[in-house]
Amino acid sequence: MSTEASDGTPPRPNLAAVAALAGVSASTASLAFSGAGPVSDATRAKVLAAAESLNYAGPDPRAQSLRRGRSGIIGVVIDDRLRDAFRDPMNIALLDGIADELGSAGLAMLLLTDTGEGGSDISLAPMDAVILVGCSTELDRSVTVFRQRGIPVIAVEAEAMPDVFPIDLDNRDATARGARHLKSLGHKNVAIVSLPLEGSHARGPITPERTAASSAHTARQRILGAHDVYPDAPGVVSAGSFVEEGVIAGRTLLEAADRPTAIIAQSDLLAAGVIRAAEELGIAVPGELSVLGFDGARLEGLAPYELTTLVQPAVEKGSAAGRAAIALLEGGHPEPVAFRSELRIGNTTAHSNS
Amino acid sequence: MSTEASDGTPPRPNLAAVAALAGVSASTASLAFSGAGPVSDATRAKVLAAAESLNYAGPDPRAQSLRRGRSGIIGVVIDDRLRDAFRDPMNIALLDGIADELGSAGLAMLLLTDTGEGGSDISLAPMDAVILVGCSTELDRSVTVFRQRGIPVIAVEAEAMPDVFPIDLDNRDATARGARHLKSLGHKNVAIVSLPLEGSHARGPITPERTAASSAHTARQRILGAHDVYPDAPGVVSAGSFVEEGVIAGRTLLEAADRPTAIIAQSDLLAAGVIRAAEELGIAVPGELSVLGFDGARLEGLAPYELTTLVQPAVEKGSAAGRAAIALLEGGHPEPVAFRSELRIGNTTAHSNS
DNA sequence: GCGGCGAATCGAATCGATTCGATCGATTCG
DNA sequence: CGAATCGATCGAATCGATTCGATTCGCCGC
Repeated sequence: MSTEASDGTPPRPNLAAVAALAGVSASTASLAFSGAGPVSDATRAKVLAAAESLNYAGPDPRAQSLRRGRSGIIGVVIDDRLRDAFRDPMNIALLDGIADELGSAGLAMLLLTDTGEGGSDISLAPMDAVILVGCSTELDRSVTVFRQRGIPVIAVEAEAMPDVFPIDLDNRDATARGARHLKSLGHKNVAIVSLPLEGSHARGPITPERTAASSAHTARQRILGAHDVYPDAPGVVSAGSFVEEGVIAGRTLLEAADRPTAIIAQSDLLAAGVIRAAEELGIAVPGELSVLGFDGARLEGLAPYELTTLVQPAVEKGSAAGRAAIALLEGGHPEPVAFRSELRIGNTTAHSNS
Repeated sequence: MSTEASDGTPPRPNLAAVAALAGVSASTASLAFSGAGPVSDATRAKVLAAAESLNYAGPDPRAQSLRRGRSGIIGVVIDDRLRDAFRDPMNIALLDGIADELGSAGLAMLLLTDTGEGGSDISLAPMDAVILVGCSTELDRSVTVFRQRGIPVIAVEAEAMPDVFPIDLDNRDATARGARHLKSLGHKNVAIVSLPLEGSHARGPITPERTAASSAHTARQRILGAHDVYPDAPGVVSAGSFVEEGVIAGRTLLEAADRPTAIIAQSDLLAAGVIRAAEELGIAVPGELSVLGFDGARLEGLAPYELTTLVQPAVEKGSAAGRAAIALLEGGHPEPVAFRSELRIGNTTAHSNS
């Protein structure tokens, strides 16, 4: 005769059972496990022995998180499909920076994707804080929920929002700096290859309307930066930060009647694609076409090119986000963080010939 | 006079408060939110209105997970640092497969790294199931805890363990098949470039002792597979699945006195590195050196080479793992899954000249 | 010998929701 | 017209641990 349920599964032991077997109260047993309080060695030993004999694995994290009001989990929301997000080394570097900080603080990272309206509701998970990565401001609704729950929200490169802690990058300024580099080289006919402007990842030309309506902060800022120097620069929107998207965009721009002498790509992957498209079309880089990237990814397989690009501190962005999350969790008031990108001149930009 | 705490933070509302304001019982309010029970429309509306006026964000996930015994979180344990794991497209594909399945089941993915003994304890997070990815069996201790907690454990390519649901790949057979391909091409002097054999990621020669002592299942199986065909094949252990590690390993093997005519690399990244090392040394591939990879990653920047490799279904491995997790969660008894890799012949293997 | 002190332990309240069984009306069927 | 039924709602128990205040006991000092 056992107390097993009819399905044959023995009831999982809880702290009370352990305490009972050890002949102490549940509170003492709790103290014995957490070590937060005066417990005699003898008692602790009894409790641990009882736990072992009951096959008790230690306090249930679910109950702990309810009681303590903390789950030890930090949400990281990516606005892409993982397979897409992971293809860009910048995202990986960012995640790595986040993971580093969180890991050493004993926190775990919950990876969520912002699939838009369709998918499962974000915010149904027990998170202590949330880091939004390149997320569209369409997250308004979720952000509201987080705020109501008192969950700190950190946003990496997003539109400023109240109660959202920003980790910024000088996307506009940096792009403008890069553009001025092109200008100083004599380029007049410059085109842009942009990151997606909408959640739909639609390709197509860059138009003022589209830019204005876009919820993609980074892409828009970089377009603005380019336009700060080349107000009339045309461009195309890619469907993602991939090499082959750069190829597609590059072909579009380079096969056009009025071929640009320089292209500002919003990521190194896109820039690599543009270069490949130029190669295909027999256009020399940097002789006939200068290409500017963004990120400083040091891509493999781009040899002999050394991309001229804006080097951003991606890992640092991540660790800053992680640190901010931890600080906010502890009730601190950290200072907003803004990072700067540096122009690194390689061999993909040169004087304009035309 | 308010009931605010002295720190000025208003108390966060709970379901009871909402119910009180709505003039119903907590149980009814719960029903109104979950929709799992007969609630009149009028009552539901009252409850929702009360929630809104109290700024209530909905049931607390922490409390839900305690009561329901489910947190909606699946742990994914990677045995590497993220920055390393993410560099291999296979891992990304795997994660993507997992994320796909979990996402459509409304589950979230908790990314954990197995930092060994040092880091924060795995298993302190509220997970419903856990997927071990390429994890060393040093996880014994954690697996014990999971078992005690009744948390299903799925292991991708790991040593068989009781109560651990396996997702397998034919690492040994597939490698042997690849090796036989080399044999059929007349190669006699074949060397191996292995994935790390220890958690320390130490480089060095492959020795029987090291192989036997290794806890790295995949690497060991692939060595065994190579030895099934070439029992005496020597080799070196790399420090990770990276191109530059392949370069290092390739140099070591190709600068040796008795240079091999074929190299079996345990990943496409390593193979790419080997090819690069051969190029550096002026050794023609496949003329003077055949190179076999593993994964089928279709790496960029390897042109004009088309790697001869063993194509594994990485995304499918991931979705199988995700599905298994879901099935086990629901108390099902899914069949263990074993995947097969296919030899894809490219232009990096050719007849031996010697 | 007694008051007081500190270490160890205990009881009870609490975290916030879910859920089962009971209750209460109102409607409908025989 | 009484009874059976169904829908809506409520009470209370429960999930598993933490934690605060109170209590007990032994020991020291005066």
